[in-house]
Amino acid sequence: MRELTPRQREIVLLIQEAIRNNGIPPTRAEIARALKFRSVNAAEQHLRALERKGAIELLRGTSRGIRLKDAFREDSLGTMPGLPLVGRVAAGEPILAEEHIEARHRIDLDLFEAPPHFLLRVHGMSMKDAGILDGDLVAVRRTSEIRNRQIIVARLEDEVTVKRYRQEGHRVWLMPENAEFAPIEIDLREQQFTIEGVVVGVVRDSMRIR
Amino acid sequence: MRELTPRQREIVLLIQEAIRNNGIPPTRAEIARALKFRSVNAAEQHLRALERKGAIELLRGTSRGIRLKDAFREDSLGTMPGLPLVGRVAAGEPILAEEHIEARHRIDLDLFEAPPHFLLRVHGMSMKDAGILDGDLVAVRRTSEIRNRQIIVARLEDEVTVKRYRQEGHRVWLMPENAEFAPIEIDLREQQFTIEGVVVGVVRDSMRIR
DNA sequence: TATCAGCCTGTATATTGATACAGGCCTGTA
DNA sequence: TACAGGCCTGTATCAATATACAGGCTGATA
Repeated sequence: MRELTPRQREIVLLIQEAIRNNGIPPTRAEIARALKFRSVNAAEQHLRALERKGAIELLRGTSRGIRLKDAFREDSLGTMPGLPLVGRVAAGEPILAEEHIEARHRIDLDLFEAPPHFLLRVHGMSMKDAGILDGDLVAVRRTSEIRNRQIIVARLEDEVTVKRYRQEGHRVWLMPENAEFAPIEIDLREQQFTIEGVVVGVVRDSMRIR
Repeated sequence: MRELTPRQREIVLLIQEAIRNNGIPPTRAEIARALKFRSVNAAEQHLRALERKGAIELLRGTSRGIRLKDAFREDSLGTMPGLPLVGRVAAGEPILAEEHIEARHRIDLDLFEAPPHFLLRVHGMSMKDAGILDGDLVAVRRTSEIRNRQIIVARLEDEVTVKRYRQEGHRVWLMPENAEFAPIEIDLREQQFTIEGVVVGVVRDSMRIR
């Protein structure tokens, strides 16, 4: 997309502001009034230019038919479905299958250094010393780049578990962070297990806990 | 607000859908078409009823001038500024003073049982055993209803601290959740301290930690 | 020099769209 | 029984809007 001119940026800002304040995009006349154009056509021309540059989309024959393209939309969060909260996962099925999605929660992704792809509710206290408690939601990023000592979401048989990862050769340990629990040892040559992703964040509803 | 009828809920859903899909609220004619009304007036009547019940606001003389009230707005997150993240707080100043707001983060409030009013970054490990680590953000609800054993945000002099609350008569203890830290004892007759709110949630960026 | 994008004014027009008025039917309630 | 609210049809009208057409000026670029 070509760069927007300063004037064109003003128009975009105006559209964003109108949506924020009134919930509806402006008309050509409103744009002209705001920018002190004496002709509504000046607004029309700007909109056409912005459409050519891919910043907006114009719905023909429609009043206020101005759509900001994603890159310019302030409220992308608002219109986005949000991160899926994955509930109990059945054996053999992909973790993100629609049937497992209990809810969707919208969270600013820039809260996390690495953007998560889904939320998973943690059961049990095995990661207590890592500050992950029973009932917490972990924000998970699907990635294959796993390093030792990272907290990951793994799947063993039909069990989904959150543990610290440690690998040496063909041996993998899923380490709890709680002295009352024992590490799980896996021999990659014998057992098969899947890494569903890396834990990039935690969200806790403190009032839920007792 | 009086309950909406099923038909009225359909209208609200339609409006939400239009905003989600097209970025603009529907016209009366579009509502009529979608719901198979043969008269645009049916749509007008429904909108008036919804306005009376406080579900929407109609901008008179304005095309597509339909505003969903907050409770019905799907994208309230999108147009809302988000929870303020409070940074270091200076002595004597209110915790939510604009100067202290480092950023704003949008988070679905229904993630928490009690809706928070702001986020605060925690420094130190004194609440480690409660699953609150150094660098975590706590979601705080401003309220005066404090009960014993709740985790609160308190202010002593110019120090903001997160601790578990315990009160017996005129004596208050701010209890850490880490054996390496000692409780802080306060005599309400001598010292003055402020409770800024109750911790209702925790948000952690796991990748930040080491 | 010609050409084009950007940035405007000014005028005109066909739709789009909000909104009023007149009824009709049904149900629950004073 | 009367009345109100909910839920529609049908017709009409005027203001709000999108959009085309005709220019004009400036600066950058071929």
